[in-house]
Amino acid sequence: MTTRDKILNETLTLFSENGYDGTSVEQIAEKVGIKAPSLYNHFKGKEDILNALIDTAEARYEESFGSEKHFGKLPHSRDEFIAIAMKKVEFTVFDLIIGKIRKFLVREQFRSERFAEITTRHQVGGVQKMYAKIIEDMMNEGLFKQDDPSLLAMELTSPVVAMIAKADRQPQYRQKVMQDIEKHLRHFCAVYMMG
Amino acid sequence: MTTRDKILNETLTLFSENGYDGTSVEQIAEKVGIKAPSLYNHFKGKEDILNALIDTAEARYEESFGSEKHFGKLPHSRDEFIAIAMKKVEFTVFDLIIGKIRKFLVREQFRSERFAEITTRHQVGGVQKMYAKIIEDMMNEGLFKQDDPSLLAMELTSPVVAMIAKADRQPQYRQKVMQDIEKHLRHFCAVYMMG
DNA sequence: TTGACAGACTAATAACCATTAGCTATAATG
DNA sequence: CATTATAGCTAATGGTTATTAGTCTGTCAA
Repeated sequence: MTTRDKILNETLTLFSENGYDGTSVEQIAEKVGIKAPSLYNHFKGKEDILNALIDTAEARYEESFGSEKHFGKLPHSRDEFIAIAMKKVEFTVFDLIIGKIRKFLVREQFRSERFAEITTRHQVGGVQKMYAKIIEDMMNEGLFKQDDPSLLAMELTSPVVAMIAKADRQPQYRQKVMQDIEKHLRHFCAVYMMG
Repeated sequence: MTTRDKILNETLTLFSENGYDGTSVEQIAEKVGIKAPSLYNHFKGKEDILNALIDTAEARYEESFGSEKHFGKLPHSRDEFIAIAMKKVEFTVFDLIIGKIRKFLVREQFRSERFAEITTRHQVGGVQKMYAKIIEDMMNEGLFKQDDPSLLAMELTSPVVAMIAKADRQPQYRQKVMQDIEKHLRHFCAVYMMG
């Protein structure tokens, strides 16, 4: 791993824990194992690190949720749908880097319009669009009752997002949160799927 | 208004816009119209202001959402339920102080366990409990289909919370968000209410 | 009238912070 | 081999920050 990547990694950790204003370049340097001025061999300044970080965060998100293709093949039963969705949730909740990106974004969402926009895309837009597509396809296959796919996607994802945020804030509830999410998913399917 | 209250007001504004670490005591003093050292006649330090602020935020929240009584009398029709719920949402979205408290909490939710706990209570616990009680009562009156009241409360409130967060981040979508919330509310009633 | 107190002020301090300048050693390149 | 770039370092700088000490003024009670 290059020094540059090490800087980005450690900075993500620090920003997610203490925020941009709560982190000093000296702290970053110390975690990386260099002195603060050496950071300037790799970045123009603190804000430059922030921008590079958000770029990589976007790339990482795109990679995981950017397209409806990432759901794999279309589920063909209720249990399959639930299983795949739960797997997605588990990945999102337990992946360390994604968790840090989430906390980092939540903290800095008001910093600029760009941050606000990206946060909205991460928290609502992106995943919702993905599920809207899947639900629509499953409607066409007669697995879901006819309804507004993007509205249903919102009904599906919003409680999940809220619960994940709770788990981020209070990790002691992680287990409970995962159970509640599964309960919600089953209820959602019971209400909106056929038969 | 006492100087102490003026300090709390201006600090809430600044913290909601720039966060705790992004706000200096000098900025606070300037907004209040005094010099920074004079703040120490009213508070022990910056952190003391923060704690006093969270106390008043809790009081304000308790006052608005703390008890199921605050819904007024039980709604007796679908339209009445939607109307009252929408009014609550409008109040929450457009009240300036509540909006600032919300942004302030979102920013500082990771600062301590107390902040995390309060944020969870504000965003999920409190309102959900309130609606769970109402939905349960309305089930007993035959207005809602039989189901798990607190699960339904989550299905009801989560999308609303998500949309409000979006409106906080991107005020240009406020109007659209209000429309989407109403759409969600109508859909919710269509699915879970009788007839 | 006197004295005490609340609440403002100025001045000062010690710490911290982001950044720049300039030096050095090592590794890559011609 | 010469040189050029990379990437580390120390030292220093100018700015900001939270906080303390000590002073002054007005108000109100004794």
